[in-house]
Amino acid sequence: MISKALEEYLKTIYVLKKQNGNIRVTDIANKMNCSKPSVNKAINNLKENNLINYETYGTIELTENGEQLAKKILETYDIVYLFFKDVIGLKEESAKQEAEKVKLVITDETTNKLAKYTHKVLDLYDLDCNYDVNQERCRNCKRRTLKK
Amino acid sequence: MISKALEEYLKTIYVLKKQNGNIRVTDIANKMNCSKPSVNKAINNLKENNLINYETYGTIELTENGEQLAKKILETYDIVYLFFKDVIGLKEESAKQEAEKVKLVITDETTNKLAKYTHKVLDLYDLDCNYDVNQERCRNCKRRTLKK
DNA sequence: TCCTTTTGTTAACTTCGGCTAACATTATAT
DNA sequence: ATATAATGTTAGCCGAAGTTAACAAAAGGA
Repeated sequence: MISKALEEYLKTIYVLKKQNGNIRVTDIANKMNCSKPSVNKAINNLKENNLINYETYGTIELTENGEQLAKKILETYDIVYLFFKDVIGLKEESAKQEAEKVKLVITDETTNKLAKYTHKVLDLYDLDCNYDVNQERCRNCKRRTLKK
Repeated sequence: MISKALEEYLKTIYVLKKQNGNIRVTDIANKMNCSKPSVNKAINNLKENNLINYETYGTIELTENGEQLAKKILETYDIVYLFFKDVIGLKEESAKQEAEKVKLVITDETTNKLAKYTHKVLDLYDLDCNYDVNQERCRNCKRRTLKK
């Protein structure tokens, strides 16, 4: 298990690559408001954990493991964000900030139950829905905005 | 603002004092599964932050500030715990573990909204309830266990 | 009382995650 | 093609939070 700090770096790398294609140490440092040496340490650490491929002065590429973990981190973020925004009613910006923090500390079980709960609430308590975040999306219902 | 680690020490001191009256460094170390030197560091740090009174080899007493902060930390814990247990449906032990972690990262605003939400759900959507965690408890309704 | 056990403190070390300063490398523009 | 700018790396430092080992103080029992 890597640290929460490294998870943040991995997530940022994944997101930036989706957005921009090739990314550099500087891009990550800018995005995360940290220094380049910090990024350098982090990517070397991620490399040791087989989450990215990287050679000195080279390009940053996610490994299969890295890709999967990044996706999982983002998925957790999405679930928590949706919950805070549409269930609890936080403003978008607050929901994002809180989701960033909470996603780092909750277990997979909690994430899953939170997803199911949110899903049910947003679908007006369709309790028969078999939505499971670790499988594919439920095909019987779609998330709808919260109906007051 | 003190660190999350120090908050944990403060909370433990508060709880142990409630339970046992006088407490010692060893008690805290046992409760928190850490070494006595760690506790020693922590209490010196808490003292510098005017949250406890302590003299070398003396007794540990919470200051007014310390008492207030400890209460607030516990209140947040209670809210998150209740939410995870009765709203999300985590088992007691999981709910406790998750609440310990989540309480450290969420803002006051989120805590408040989470409390209100949980309160409403447990009271079967009594939307007129004015429960506010920063004020006194709502006098119009009492928390009840979740009715499926 | 005094010896032993328990408790508390200090010192020195570790890891993590950040930083700056200095330097190395790569890219760009004239 | 080369000077300059941008980018990346290394080295060394810092603070937080933990550790162990060694020592000091307090408490308790014979």
